[in-house]
Amino acid sequence: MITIKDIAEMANVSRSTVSRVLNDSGYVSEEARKRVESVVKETGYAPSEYAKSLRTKKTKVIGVILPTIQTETPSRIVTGLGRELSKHGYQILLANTDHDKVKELEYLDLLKVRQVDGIVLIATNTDAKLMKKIKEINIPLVMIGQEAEDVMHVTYDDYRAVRELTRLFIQKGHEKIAFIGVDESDRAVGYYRKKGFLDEMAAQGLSVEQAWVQKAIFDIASGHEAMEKILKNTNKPTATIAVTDRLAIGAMSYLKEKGMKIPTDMAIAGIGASEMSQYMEPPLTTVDYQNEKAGEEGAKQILASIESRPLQEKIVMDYRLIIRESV
Amino acid sequence: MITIKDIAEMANVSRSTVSRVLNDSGYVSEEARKRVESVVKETGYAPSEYAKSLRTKKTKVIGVILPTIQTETPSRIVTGLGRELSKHGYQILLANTDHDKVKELEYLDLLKVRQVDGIVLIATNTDAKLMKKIKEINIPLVMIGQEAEDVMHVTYDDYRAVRELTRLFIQKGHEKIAFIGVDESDRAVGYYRKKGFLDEMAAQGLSVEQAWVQKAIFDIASGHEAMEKILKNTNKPTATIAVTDRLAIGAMSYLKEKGMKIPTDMAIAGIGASEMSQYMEPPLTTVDYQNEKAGEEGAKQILASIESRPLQEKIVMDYRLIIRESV
DNA sequence: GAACAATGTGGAATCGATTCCACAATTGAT
DNA sequence: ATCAATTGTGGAATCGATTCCACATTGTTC
Repeated sequence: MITIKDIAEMANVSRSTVSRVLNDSGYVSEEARKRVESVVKETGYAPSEYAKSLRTKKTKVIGVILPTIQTETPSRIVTGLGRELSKHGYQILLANTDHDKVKELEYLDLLKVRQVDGIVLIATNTDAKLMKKIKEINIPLVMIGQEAEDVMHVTYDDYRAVRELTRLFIQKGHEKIAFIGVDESDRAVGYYRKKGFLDEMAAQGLSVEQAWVQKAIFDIASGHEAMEKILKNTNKPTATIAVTDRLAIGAMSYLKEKGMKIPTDMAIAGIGASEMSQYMEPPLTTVDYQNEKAGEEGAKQILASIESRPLQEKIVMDYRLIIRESV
Repeated sequence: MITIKDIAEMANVSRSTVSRVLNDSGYVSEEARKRVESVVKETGYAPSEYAKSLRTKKTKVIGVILPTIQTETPSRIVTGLGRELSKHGYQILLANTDHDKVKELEYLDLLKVRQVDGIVLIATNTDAKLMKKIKEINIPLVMIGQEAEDVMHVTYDDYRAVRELTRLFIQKGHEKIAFIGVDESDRAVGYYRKKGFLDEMAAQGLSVEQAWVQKAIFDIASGHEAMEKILKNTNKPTATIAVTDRLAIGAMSYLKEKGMKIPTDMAIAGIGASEMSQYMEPPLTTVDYQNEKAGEEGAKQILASIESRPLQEKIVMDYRLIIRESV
């Protein structure tokens, strides 16, 4: 493997001079510069990031912690992150927790040990242990998907999006609306989406029966079960908001099993603009959150943080409703 | 940041002794060992991988090159890779090409510069330039999804799977079977799946009209278009095999637009066991390739290659047909 | 012409680890 | 008692880069 020593010998200069050329720092004569550049070009030489890092304490690596790579939100965010980061010569070190909170904490430690320049955490919660660990590791960090004080973050306007979805149903004449959510420890998906729903219903003077509000987990099967529970009630709703497309799709599959027609017997909407939502029958109304752009914004934030450039701590992504035939 | 120097001072030994304890190499007295371990534990010290790498030429990082992270095959493979690699203290450096072949070559160079210990390439082709570059960079490399001489690889038995799918259709009475493929430069998905189809049809003495064999790209919309072209023919098939679930789903959406019933008017199957396939109407018959396990096998192969342990060059994953109501 | 600043360069020190060499002490064999 | 092997340890060299210091030359200002 070619090193700076070889380049120096081939260009008839010292290693310092080669370094000055590569880094464009300090005085170098035009003649020496040309010889070095020529040798670098013909050999394809690239300095060792490891050796550089030892000296500069920079690694040009961003650690990305995510709950899973297999669903659309994280995978789109990572795509956006990668796109922006590679423009600046950064690489992504992947840390997949498989929805395991303990692993999340372990990965924060591991990425510190790995001396990543920054961390992007695609977060599912903001519990006290996590926030403590984030403070403790003291590495530039951006959180995507959850709001957190004193941590740069990119969020979606969950509250407003669900209020608007709820209004859409009400405008279509629905007064009995059900809600399929997840645990409120997920502040964004679990808490704010539910609050958006309840606040809009209250604002419109509409009551919500307790049984119409179900708590599921992030998979299709639990959406199915949640709809089953909702329909056990004698006072049945005519519309349902699910906090993810998967939950909506699970709910839809239950309705179809029962021979109920969407939207005639039950209107339904999800959140996430999954590819699947488009091809359901009927196609599912959903909220598109521009996850790739969120990734890009998160990349810009982490790079600003690494370079100690001022950038706003909080970015809220816009969204758009995609109104399809399920409502 | 604590270094080995600090640990040595705190434990009253030299840095060499600390290194001997950490690496379990060479003589160390029991008393000295205990003092070092105690200091390491109380400080949470972990050596710098960058400094280690400079000396040992190992980075404990595997570069993973993939065409996209947003579809199920690559994301499941990466999940399996990550699971196995993290057991051995390795991390994944992500290199997302966005289906750009030039980027694939660039990333091979970049990962060489980054001194990853090995590369896993989730491959969409095996063209000459790529094979040349792989040989040139001379880093342990495993290819997943394509077959290649002199390169360790994990593949799926595309040929046999499609032959079996074709037999299934024939056993159900279909004689006029269409095929929606992709470009044959993708040897696995494009060439071998098509060959499996054509060989089985020939073996069963069944002819295939040229217009029944369409070439699409890897998205739902082109499956839609391919089915449209197939049905322009006056001699219409009664079944269609698509080489991916997405293409099958696209084809289904065209059939539904035309008011045709699945499987009554057209039976259809895809490959990939996407989550979507389960929730289509009717649920799509598909082939499940165990992508996560392929990732785990690929991880084992790359680790064996890094450690110069003998392991078979070629692993072919098993598959299973998931027969649903679309046939 | 002298003093100071700018230009250009090479080599040592440094980053944080591993590894090897040299040395000392202990133990075992003769 | 002597010699060889084993045990245990510290410090220098090394990995490949960056950075700073020292030195030499050239140009500018007074």
